[in-house]
Amino acid sequence: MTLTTTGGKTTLAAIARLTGVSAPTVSKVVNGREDVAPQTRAKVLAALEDAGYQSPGQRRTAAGPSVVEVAFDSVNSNYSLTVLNGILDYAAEAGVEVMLSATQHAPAGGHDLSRRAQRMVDEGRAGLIVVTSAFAEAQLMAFRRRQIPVVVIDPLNPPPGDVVSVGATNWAGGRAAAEHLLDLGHRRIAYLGGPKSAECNQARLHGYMSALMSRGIGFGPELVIHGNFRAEYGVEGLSALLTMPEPPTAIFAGNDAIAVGVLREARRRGIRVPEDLSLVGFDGTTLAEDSVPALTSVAQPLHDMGRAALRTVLRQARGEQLDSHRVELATQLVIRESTAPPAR
Amino acid sequence: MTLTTTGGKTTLAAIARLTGVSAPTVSKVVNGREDVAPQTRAKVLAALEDAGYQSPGQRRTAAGPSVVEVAFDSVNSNYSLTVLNGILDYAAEAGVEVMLSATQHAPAGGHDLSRRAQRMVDEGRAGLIVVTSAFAEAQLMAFRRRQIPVVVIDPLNPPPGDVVSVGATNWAGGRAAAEHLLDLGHRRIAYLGGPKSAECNQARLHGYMSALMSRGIGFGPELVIHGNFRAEYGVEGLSALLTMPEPPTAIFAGNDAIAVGVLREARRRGIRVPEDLSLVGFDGTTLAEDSVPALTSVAQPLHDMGRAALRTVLRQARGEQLDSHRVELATQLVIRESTAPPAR
DNA sequence: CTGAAAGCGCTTACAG
DNA sequence: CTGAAAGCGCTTACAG
Repeated sequence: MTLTTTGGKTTLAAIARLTGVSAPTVSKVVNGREDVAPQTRAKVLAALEDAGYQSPGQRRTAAGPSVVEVAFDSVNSNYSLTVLNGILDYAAEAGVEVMLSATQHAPAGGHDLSRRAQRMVDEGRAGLIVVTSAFAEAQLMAFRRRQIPVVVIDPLNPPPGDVVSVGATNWAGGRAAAEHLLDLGHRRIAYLGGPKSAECNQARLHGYMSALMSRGIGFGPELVIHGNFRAEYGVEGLSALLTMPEPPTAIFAGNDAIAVGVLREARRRGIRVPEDLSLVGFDGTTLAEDSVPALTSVAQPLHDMGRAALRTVLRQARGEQLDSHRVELATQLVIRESTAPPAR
Repeated sequence: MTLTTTGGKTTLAAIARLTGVSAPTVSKVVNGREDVAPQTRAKVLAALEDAGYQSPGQRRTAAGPSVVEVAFDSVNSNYSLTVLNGILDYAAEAGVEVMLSATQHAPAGGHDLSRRAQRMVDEGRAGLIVVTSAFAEAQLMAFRRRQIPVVVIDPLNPPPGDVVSVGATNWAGGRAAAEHLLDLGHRRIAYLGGPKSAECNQARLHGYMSALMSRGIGFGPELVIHGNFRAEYGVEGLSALLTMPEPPTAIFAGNDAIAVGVLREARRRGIRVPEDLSLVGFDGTTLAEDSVPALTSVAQPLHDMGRAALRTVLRQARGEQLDSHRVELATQLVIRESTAPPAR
């Protein structure tokens, strides 16, 4: 369980001495040969891990610049792009290299983090950053067991206890969005959220609820809809909300892409934003700036989140103690053109 | 000069025999020690390269999945994003890993491809893809000398003779854009281009000129302006064009970002697109789809360009003969809402 | 600056 | 399944 900061190199012979077997036997275990008794193998493996044994190849790799792997769910959004830039930015400063993959492109079965963990050990990777992905707890444990630092950015499901994660103040952001709409005079405000189970989505929802409740504004469950984080869902969501007897006068969208979908559908229906409908997005990507009207949005410091994730991975790799298993960077409401007082 | 496809491993002792020096001396050369006579060193180095000697560490790296490096100028655009996705896509299929860097974030001095080339040899990289960057000929030669396959995507300056490049049919795309505007009845069509020296920009410009000339439509140099590939430049460009005594009725923008800038400035001035001004972009990124009005644009197959670049690098790495040093994938004009017949 | 000799770390081939 | 012995590839220390 201790992080071995191997100074002097541990030799195979040393492991042999430690475990009371011969050097050839240790060699077989290291090379994954079959002809070793299970107990012997277990004993030797334990000693290898304990002593932090590195094969000559690993030592060689360790000598070069360190490599951090980054696993995106997909790099298809402005969100990913900005996080990636933050990571590359800090990577250049810290002199580490970035190995990129997107599980969207992974062969069938998606994330096989366990196999990946072993490969990362073999190749001496400094750590792993996982961005906005769902993952199984067991898979993250595969890294823990091998002492590979992992940091997740905005995980879709809550990571197990002490896996380090970086995110934004989603709750405060949700609250700020709703308060802005309340201040403008809106009373029927819908939340058009992302995936119901996504942690960041829940935090945004609860921030929104908290703002409404603290002003004594009621909101029925019919005003809260969950779907996914894509524009098509904004199109559907607006359509659904408009079937209500008393439709909302404002919508808080779970992210900018959803908001852009709402905007598109509103335009198609001749609903003017912000005159007929106010709209707030979340993320503050260039999508918000470039849309027409420009979107009022809760900006996440995505670039800094990327930087923070890498900084945190490298700290762990150096064996530094972290202050916290969770880092949240501040969100900020940016008011643009898509919000105004309600009509009438 | 021959690509050594080292089957059996060459040992240090073999090199010693070949050159008539002792094994320890070869060892010193390999490890870059100082205490070797220049001539001896030269002779040994030549033999090492000739025989394709790999240190045990290198052999180990070669055993793992191969790694391709990708150097972006910046990953700050939808263009980069889509190319990157194409690369990752094919990387997953081919089982290679992708090491990413952006020279934008590089320490002062930018691209030092020469040093990078040596590092890539040491670490056994399969090849390099350079995306939309300016580079010095000498730097690319550093890779040639070390037999590292390089493919450039849409280089900002023409690469030296036989460096492999992947691009799109920019000339045909420029011609299609101009023809579309001509077909709509426009006669005063401006070209608001990117950097004057960029090859892709020149091809687009000449496609545009060719369309106009083949219809006998004149165009003065005042209708062709060059700047850069960013939105701010579209803002400036439109302002400049509007100072003309007889402003154009249509603008062909060098890329979508410029077009979005034009759109923004047009909106600010109360100029309606397409009623008062037609506008065609280039790239066909999501920027074109999402803007209001949606942009008519010449789409580049960016995803496929990424795939093709990686496929080509891997072919070279396997020592296959390429059909051509230049691959151009087809562009396609996508007509959306930003083009219409001229007013009056 | 060079290389014979010794040595290191790991692996292989094989007797038990 | 294990390990003594031999061997491989490379490096180190040092005499010339």
